[in-house]
Amino acid sequence: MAVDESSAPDDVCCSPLLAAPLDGAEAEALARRFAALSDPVRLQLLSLVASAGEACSCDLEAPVGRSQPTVSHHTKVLAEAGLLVGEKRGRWTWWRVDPEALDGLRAVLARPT
Amino acid sequence: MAVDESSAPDDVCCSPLLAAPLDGAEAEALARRFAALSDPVRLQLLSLVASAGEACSCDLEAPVGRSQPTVSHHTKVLAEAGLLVGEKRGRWTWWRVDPEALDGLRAVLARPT
DNA sequence: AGATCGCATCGACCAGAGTCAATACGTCAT
DNA sequence: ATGACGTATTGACTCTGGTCGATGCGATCT
Repeated sequence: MAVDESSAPDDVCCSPLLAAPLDGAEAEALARRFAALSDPVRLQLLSLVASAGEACSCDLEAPVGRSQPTVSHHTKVLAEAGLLVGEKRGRWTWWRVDPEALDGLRAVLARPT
Repeated sequence: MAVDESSAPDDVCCSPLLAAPLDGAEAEALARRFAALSDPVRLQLLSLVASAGEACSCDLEAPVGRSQPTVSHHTKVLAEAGLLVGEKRGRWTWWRVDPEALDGLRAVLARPT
C-alpha cells in the first residue's frame, strides 16, 4: 500500500553530484528520486501537503483535477521516494512531507566547495 | 542544435515548492526541469562534466556506455534545461555545468523558514 | 449485520521518452 | 577539393509512465 515506504532509497542519500563521477548504480538510484519530482501533479501534491502541514487524500483530488486512482498512484510514488509520509488515522490517510528527504536531494545538487 | 538554450525556463526559477501551492503552469515548468535529472545517463553526464570542469562529447560516450546519438540527445536535453552549457570550439563541442541552474533547483526544494 | 465511505489495486489505453543505425552537416587536414 | 572526423538529426522501435473506469478491501456508522 501507499503508506509502505520500505523501498525508499536511503542508502544513496547524499552523494555530491558535482564532486565526482557517479557509477551506474548511484545514478540509477538518484534518477529514481528525481523522477518523483518530474511530474507536475506530484509537485502540486507536494506543495499542497506542505502548505497545509497535513492533508488527507480526499482534499487533494479537487486541487489537482485528477481522479481518485490517479491521486492515489502519485501519493504512492511520492511515498516510495520517501518524500511523502502517510499515516492511516481512522479511515483517512494523512500525508505529510518529509523535509529531510528534500534536504537530501538539495545536498546532491550542492556545489563542491 | 544542442548548444541552443533559448527554451531554458528561466522565468520560473525559484518559486519555493513548500511555501504555497503551485498552480498548473508553475508545476509543469518545474517538472520539466526535474525531468532533466530523472535519467541515470544524464546524471552521469552532469557529474562527468562537473568533475572535469569541461568536457567534449567525445569523452562522454565511453563512460556512460551509450552510442553517440544517445549521448548527443541527452546533452541536448540537459542544455535545454539550462543545466549544461555548450560551446563549439573548432569541431568539438565543449560542455560545462551551469552552477546557478542547480542553485535554482536547490532553492525550490528549500524549507520555508 | 448491512450500508456507506475512503482509499488501494487491477486492467487497459495512450502519449512520451530512451535507444540505436543510418544519414546529414560543418570543420579541419592534406 | 577531397577526404576524414566530430557532432547533430532523422526515423523506427520498444518500454516506461500517466490516466481513468471498474473493482476490491478495510474501517465507520446506523
